[in-house]
Amino acid sequence: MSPTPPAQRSTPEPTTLERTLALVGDRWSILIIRAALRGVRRFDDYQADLGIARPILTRRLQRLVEGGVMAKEPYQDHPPRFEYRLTPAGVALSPALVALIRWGDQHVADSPDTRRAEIVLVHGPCGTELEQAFWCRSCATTFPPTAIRATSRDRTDT
Amino acid sequence: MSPTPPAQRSTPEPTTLERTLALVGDRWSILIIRAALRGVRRFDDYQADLGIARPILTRRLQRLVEGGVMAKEPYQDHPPRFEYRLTPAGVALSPALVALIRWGDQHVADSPDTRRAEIVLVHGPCGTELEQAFWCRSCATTFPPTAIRATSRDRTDT
DNA sequence: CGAGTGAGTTTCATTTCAGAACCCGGAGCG
DNA sequence: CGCTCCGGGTTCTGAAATGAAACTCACTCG
Repeated sequence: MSPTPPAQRSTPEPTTLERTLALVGDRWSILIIRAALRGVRRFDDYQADLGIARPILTRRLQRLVEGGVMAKEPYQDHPPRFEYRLTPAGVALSPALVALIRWGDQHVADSPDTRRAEIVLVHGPCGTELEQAFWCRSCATTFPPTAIRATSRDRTDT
Repeated sequence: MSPTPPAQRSTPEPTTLERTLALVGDRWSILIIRAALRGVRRFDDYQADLGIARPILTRRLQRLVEGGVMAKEPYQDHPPRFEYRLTPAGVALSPALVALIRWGDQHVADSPDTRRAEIVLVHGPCGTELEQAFWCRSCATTFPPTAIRATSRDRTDT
């Protein structure tokens, strides 16, 4: 049915999705970013907040810094101390965070108790829990996932 | 600044995000789902398309099936053969997929060449590349990530 | 009957992960 | 001035996940 085009995958040509996942596609990075969105800044706070092992936290933070998602900035000099904050690119990941959180709320939260201490993201001005929508610029309308169609950008539609 | 509430994390009380990541938060599951959205159905097709090792593909598919993201359905009996398709819950992950793809396009695609064969998701009816927006039901408006505020659902704002 | 195919499973080396313990530069203190 | 504490890591070791390749199995085709 679907032609399943030649698809020269399995070649060492990582798509942006693959690169994105190589950066944040592990079980901790997303949680670190969520913690950062919540206001966590310092190494030990991440460690205590997430329950992550220190060596992994070190590596994850390094990778996120290298990937431009977080920035390591000194907040005092005498004993040199640093804090890890999200860059604008890191903040720009929030749609993905939100999508995952909302999906989880709707599909893996088998008991409402699980959601007890969940952090929710709300529309700042009014405090309403936000929803996410697909927006079509041409049609100036929102639409559900069922109206999505996948296509290849293979420069056939420049 | 932010009070950084007591945050009884590090207790064995996984949030929905953690559970979601335990299900799809590895480097392959998301790619499998993308392939499925593209129309891939069968084991060997996933394997060839993704270049994933077979044992891992087996486990990933099993986990996704257990997690309700995909369904394993026979498509012929005589030699019993199965296909793996997304469930509605799996399709509901597309907002997260889209968010990650779009973030990658904007933040990790250091060369436009990388985006060459990228799959894009478009609005079915008109074919325009979709955008994603946060939607506030109360205000009936879309808004950017900067207008997001994080808050705890800790039943203080029921 | 022998080759081929789809869908795995098994085996084994490599990589990554998690955890505990250790290190280091100041700060507080007696 | 020596001792201990704290934030912020690094170094080790053992457990788990990953990847590649080969093997299995059931069935179909020629």
